[in-house]
Amino acid sequence: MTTEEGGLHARVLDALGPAITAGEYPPGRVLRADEIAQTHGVSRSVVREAVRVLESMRLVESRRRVGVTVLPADRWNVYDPRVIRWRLSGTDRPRQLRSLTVLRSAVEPVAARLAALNATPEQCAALTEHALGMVATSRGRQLEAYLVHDTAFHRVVLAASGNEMFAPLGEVVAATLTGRTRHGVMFEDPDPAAVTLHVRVAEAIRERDAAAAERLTRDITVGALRELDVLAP
Amino acid sequence: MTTEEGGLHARVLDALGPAITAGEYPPGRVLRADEIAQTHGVSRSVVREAVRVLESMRLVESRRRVGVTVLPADRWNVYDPRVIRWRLSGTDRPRQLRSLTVLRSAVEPVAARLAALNATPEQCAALTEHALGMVATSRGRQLEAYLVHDTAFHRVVLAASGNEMFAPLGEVVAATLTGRTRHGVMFEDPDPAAVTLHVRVAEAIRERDAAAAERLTRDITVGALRELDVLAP
DNA sequence: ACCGCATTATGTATGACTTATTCAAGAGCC
DNA sequence: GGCTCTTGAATAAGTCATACATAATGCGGT
Repeated sequence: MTTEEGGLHARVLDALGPAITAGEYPPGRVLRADEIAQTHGVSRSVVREAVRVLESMRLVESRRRVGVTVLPADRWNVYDPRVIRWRLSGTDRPRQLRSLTVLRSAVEPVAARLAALNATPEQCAALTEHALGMVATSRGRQLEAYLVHDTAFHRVVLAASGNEMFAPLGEVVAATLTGRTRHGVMFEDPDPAAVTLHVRVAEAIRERDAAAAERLTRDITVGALRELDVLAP
Repeated sequence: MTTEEGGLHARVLDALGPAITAGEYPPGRVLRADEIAQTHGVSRSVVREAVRVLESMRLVESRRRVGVTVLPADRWNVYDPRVIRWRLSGTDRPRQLRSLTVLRSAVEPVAARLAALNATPEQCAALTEHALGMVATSRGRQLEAYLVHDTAFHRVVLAASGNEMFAPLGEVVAATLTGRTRHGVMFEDPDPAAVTLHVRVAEAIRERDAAAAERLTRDITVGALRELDVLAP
């Protein structure tokens, strides 16, 4: 499903990573390298490389004489794209979706403000294009097509902000929106008010109106937060 | 300086990582594993593990028959704590400091709002303690002592937000503040207005006044932005 | 322009050895 | 007796060297 290729160590990684983030191995649980090697039918060198990557994500800690110890969730590198993906497709899904949406609500308004100051003409054009695409696909159960424009729109905004810490969050937002649509709560067509807001954000950025861009984007994210509060546990 | 121990692969990592993030190897430059092994006097297995970690940070890409290729900066995992550290202590310093401060300005106000809703009594106590500590050390060139309270304050706010994506940013804020003080722009005592704002944030959170906590924190971050001349008006 | 083949550097497997750390047994002490 | 401290053996990760597999690349020939 994710990446079936890339070498044996990646395969071991795609087995251990999801298992750990899903909580199958509780914190403190120790795995032995030889075991992993036998279980997956690979050599120790392959296991070592996989463990090193897990270690760089802070999912595990490898210590001499003791083994590979699973770390508690509050030590994980939660910004690592793979960790995010694994958690989104595991049992942690609702929780992860909520925290990511909160992150969005903090970052996107500021990103929109900066985009209004820095967006290139090409980026402005892309924004209006996708906003119009959202309008066009907002009726008649075209959720998948709508999703494409929605994710593209937010990705462009974050990229146009010109901030290197914002741009990578485009992936996060895309994952969030995709998760919402697919596993989602979106049974029917998207809220027309949200669609309109996107169009107005595109306008505000094109017209260099930073304050409006920020305020309108904040309205969008508030809507996203409200959606999740409905299905609160 | 960073971590002098942890195995040979970590030593290779601490040699290659800073070099790459500092731009010593331009994007597209290829390194061969054997070369690295010879240069550092280690075996190929050690090099492979180091390369795997660099690969997980997306600093490099390892491909068959071609070697280890350095990736352009826009592919890096800029949220990886080590990447942040390396960039902060390298030539990318000013740029990194700016983008992190912008990130702060987006995240911290929202975190403060959530902290006002979720902070435990212990966390509230810690906040007032550190706010008072900032007051006490704000005069007489006690910059280092002031820094301790300042970083602790912001760390507690982010942790108290209860959002798993916010808490790890405590490290980022700490690094930012430390960088500002040490290599910094802070020649004299901190701005009294900023100190007062921290005290009032602590009060707002203790009194569960989410709106005030957010607004006051926004004032703090605006000040930080102004220091760096990132501000628009 | 196309195809095939030799080259080449990473990928994988394995065995031998090193080293740090744990745990337990035993010595010494109060 | 119960206690800490020391010693040493067991153990699993860490390191190295070697042999081989594999897949891109680029050359040369058709």
